Amino acid sequence: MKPASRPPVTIYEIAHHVGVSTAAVSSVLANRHVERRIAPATVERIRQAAHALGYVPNMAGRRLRSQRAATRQIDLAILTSFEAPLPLVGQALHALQRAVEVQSTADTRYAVAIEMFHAGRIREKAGLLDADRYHGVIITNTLPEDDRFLAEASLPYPAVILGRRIAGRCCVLEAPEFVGRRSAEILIESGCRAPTVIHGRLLTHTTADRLDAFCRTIRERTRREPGVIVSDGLHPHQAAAALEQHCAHGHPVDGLFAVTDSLAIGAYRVLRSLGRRIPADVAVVGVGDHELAEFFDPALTTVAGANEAMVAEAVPLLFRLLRGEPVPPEVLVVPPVFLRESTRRPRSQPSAGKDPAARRARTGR
Amino acid sequence: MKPASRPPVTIYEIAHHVGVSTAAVSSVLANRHVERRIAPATVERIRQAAHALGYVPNMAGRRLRSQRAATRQIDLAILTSFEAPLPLVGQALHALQRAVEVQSTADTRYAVAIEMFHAGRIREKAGLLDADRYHGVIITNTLPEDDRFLAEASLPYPAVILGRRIAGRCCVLEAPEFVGRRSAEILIESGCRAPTVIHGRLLTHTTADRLDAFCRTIRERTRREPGVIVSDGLHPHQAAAALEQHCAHGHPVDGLFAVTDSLAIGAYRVLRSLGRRIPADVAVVGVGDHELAEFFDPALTTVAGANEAMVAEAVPLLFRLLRGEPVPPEVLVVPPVFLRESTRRPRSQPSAGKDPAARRARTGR
DNA sequence: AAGAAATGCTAAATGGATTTAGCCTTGGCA
DNA sequence: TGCCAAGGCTAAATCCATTTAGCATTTCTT
Repeated sequence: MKPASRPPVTIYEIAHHVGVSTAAVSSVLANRHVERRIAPATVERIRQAAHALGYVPNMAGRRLRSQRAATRQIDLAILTSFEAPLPLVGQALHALQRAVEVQSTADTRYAVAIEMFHAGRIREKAGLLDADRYHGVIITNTLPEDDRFLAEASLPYPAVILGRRIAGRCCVLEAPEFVGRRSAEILIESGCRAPTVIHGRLLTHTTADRLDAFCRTIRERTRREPGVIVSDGLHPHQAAAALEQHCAHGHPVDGLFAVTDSLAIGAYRVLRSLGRRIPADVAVVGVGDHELAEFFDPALTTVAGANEAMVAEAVPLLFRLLRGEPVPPEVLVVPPVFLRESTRRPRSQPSAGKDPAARRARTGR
Repeated sequence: MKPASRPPVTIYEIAHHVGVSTAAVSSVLANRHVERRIAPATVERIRQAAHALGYVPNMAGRRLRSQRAATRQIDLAILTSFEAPLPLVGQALHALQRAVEVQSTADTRYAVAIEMFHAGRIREKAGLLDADRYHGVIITNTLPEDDRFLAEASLPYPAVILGRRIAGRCCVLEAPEFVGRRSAEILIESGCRAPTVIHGRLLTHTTADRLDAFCRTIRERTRREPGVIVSDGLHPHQAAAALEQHCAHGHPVDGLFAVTDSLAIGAYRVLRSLGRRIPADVAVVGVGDHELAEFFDPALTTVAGANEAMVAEAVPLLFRLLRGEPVPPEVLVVPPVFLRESTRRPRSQPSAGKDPAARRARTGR
């Protein structure tokens, strides 16, 4: 952030500079000079002064005065991290926009903003505690540090928290343990003997829960330790690099649970290049936060897709908060499970990863 | 839109209702009642009145008064259509957020909003011509109807138009004809004899240009008419349905240009299920507006990926407009071309689409 | 030449909320 | 009893821009 500069330029300054009244300045800046009968020469002088002084209109002032919907603008925001997968943000945005469209009236308009913070550093986000910014927000993709801050801070506006339980706030989250447990079960049922999980270095509450539940379930059911791959980030490239290294170290993998779909995508690529077939050699389970999951080759089995369901819950909750209606402190979403090809391991057809013909055909080379 | 209702509730009404001054009400609503020594009983009465009357704070009023960055908030927006692919919006959002983060100072804060209109009906978007909304906007994903409206309308704020040339406005667009021509050339060079294009029913200026240039190039170079597939929408499902029908009608396809990546994804699925190999049987070219293009199987050759480059141009232009600096009326972006596996047709290996073994292995069944 | 009309501008009210200075009680203490 | 301090609140200024009513001039009309 740059340092503060001198106070803002107002129409009073322009008026003083040119030697006219603020009324004249306002008329010109609003392009009303014709109907208000301002002399062309004056118009020009005002315009030049505005430009020379670096005038920036104050929207708060304008809105306050302009007797219309503007005065009743409801400002909403989605607060998310730079590091979060964009599809997640996109889903939330779309859902909120659609709701806002319905809620709008002739004298109430809505504005939906997106605020982004750096994962884990939401406390450094300027203006977060200002009461003059938003009527309500949806907060998502927070890391534990962020959650801690939110638990202490008293936000001066209603908020719906996505993916995390925070005392005293309205929260929408995945049914705990569900995703991790079901993913583990699916891999076990597919006959995997070396189930592995891949996750990003940064864990949100939700992804941490998925990871924990997965590992616990694997341990309980198989009496073995699950493999764990940590990727630097959520980008497919990073996932690919992490998985490649894991395999290069000789760790066995015949079932993979990706806590985020983008990780699964990266994994697909590596598995393909290693000549390992999905699901014959490696079964893969993703989490369905990506709308294209079913279009992967083979179609990705997903447990979750909870983001869309969570957003669908969160948006009405936000409007209820805005109206001052009571809301439940917590809404649990049980994500749908889509069994697709990436885990449909045919029992009749044993693993054949070493078949060179099949490999060639598959990799398209 | 619902009809207008009664005038908004202000703190004056609350004050009158409770029988105190607005100062007291303001103090309570801002949670300053302790330091301002308001009696607990009064606090409670004010709170109840605010709730009972359905008070909604007026952010314009708050911002105007609160002597800080709030007064110097710069409101920016990305104006896009509901129907546009979300990744495109996401890229623009990210780029703008990053720029805003740098531009922010201690006494100037930015708010980035997203406004969505229905494709082709931007003129129905309420509040678009209000001067009290935004300091500047980026407009993208417009259809020709929208462009016509924008050409006539005089927007009361600076705007950068993406993907369309509109007189008198600052525009960033793909170098005309480039994408369509290069895509055609790539398919021709891959040896395609029945090159086909697939596009959505709704055509933006950009997608229409791609379509036209592709068809023209095919005609000029091959003396044949290109195949044209019209999909109802941009979703992979819709693309898949359209392509399936096209093939079912017996139209030959051995090269496909998708004017949008999501269309290519849908095509991949159909081709796979038809047992047609990429690129051996069908070469596919997409346009790289999807960050996952290179992770498709096989990796998708893309001409363009121009959105990211366009956004990278547009954001600085917007800030220059805000500062009142001169800007070029038009910036042309020549998109990068990524030749990947989906068009690397091996010359030595002829088409083998009828080979049942290859088909089985490929579809994973 | 006198009134009408057009021209070019200003003064002042207004929108909603915040905040500072300060007023009036009441209670405590010497 | 008299004075001070604390408690509880209000009046009024202020943030910036818009807009209405209206005041001087000047220019036409007839």
